Amino acid sequence: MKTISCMNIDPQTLYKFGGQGKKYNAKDIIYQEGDPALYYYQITKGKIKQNSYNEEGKEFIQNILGENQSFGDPMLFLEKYYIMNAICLTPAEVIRMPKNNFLEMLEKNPKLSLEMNACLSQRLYFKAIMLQSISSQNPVLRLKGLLNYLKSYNADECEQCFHVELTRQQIANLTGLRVETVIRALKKMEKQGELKIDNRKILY
DNA sequence: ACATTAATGTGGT
DNA sequence: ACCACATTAATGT
Repeated sequence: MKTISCMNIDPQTLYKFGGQGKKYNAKDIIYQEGDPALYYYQITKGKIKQNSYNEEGKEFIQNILGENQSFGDPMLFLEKYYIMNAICLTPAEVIRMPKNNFLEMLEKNPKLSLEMNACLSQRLYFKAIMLQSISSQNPVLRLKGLLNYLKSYNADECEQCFHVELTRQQIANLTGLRVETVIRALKKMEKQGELKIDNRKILY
C-alpha cells in the first residue's frame, strides 16, 4: 500500500503564496479550542498533537501529526471555531499560511485541490476507523484498531518491525483507555504473539 | 550532579 | 475502571 502524505505541499509553493516559517518549543500551543481558524499549517519539523478535554478533565488525543503533514485544514473550509487544541510534542517548525492565501492557492492549482480532497478523505477514514475500534468494549480490539491504522499509514509491510512511536500514555489518550489497561493489553498481545516488545519499544 | 517530573509496571479493590 | 505505590527513564537547573 502506498503511503499518503497528507497534506504535503512543496515549501516553495507555500512561501510563494504567502506562507511563513514559524518555530515552536515543546508544549507550545499553536491554537486552541475556540480560536477562529485563520491559517493553514504544515509541519516541517517535529510532532504536534490535536487534543481536547472531557468534562472530567481527561485528555482525549484526536491525532498526532509529524513531518510533512498538515493540521487543522478541515476548518479552513468552514466558518467555525476550532474544537480542539494543537500542541507541540517536540520542538517544531511549521509553515503557516493565511486562510485566504491558501484558498487562492487551491484555485490556481487544481492538482493541489484534488490532493486536498484526498487528504480530507484520509482524515475521515482515520476517524471512521478510530470510531469503530473505540466502540468496542474489548481493550485489545481498541488497540488493534489504532495499531493497524498506524501500520498501514506508515507501512513498510513487515512482520512485527513497525515501531510504534507512541508512549503508553498517548495510546491510552488516543483510545480512551487507562494507561494500566493499555500496558496489560499490550502484554497480553505480546503473549499471543501479535506484537513484540523490545525493552519497552512496541513492534507491531 | 542532583532534584523533579513523566512514563512504565504491578497489585489490590 | 480506579487507586496506590515501586521502579525506571527523561528533563530541568
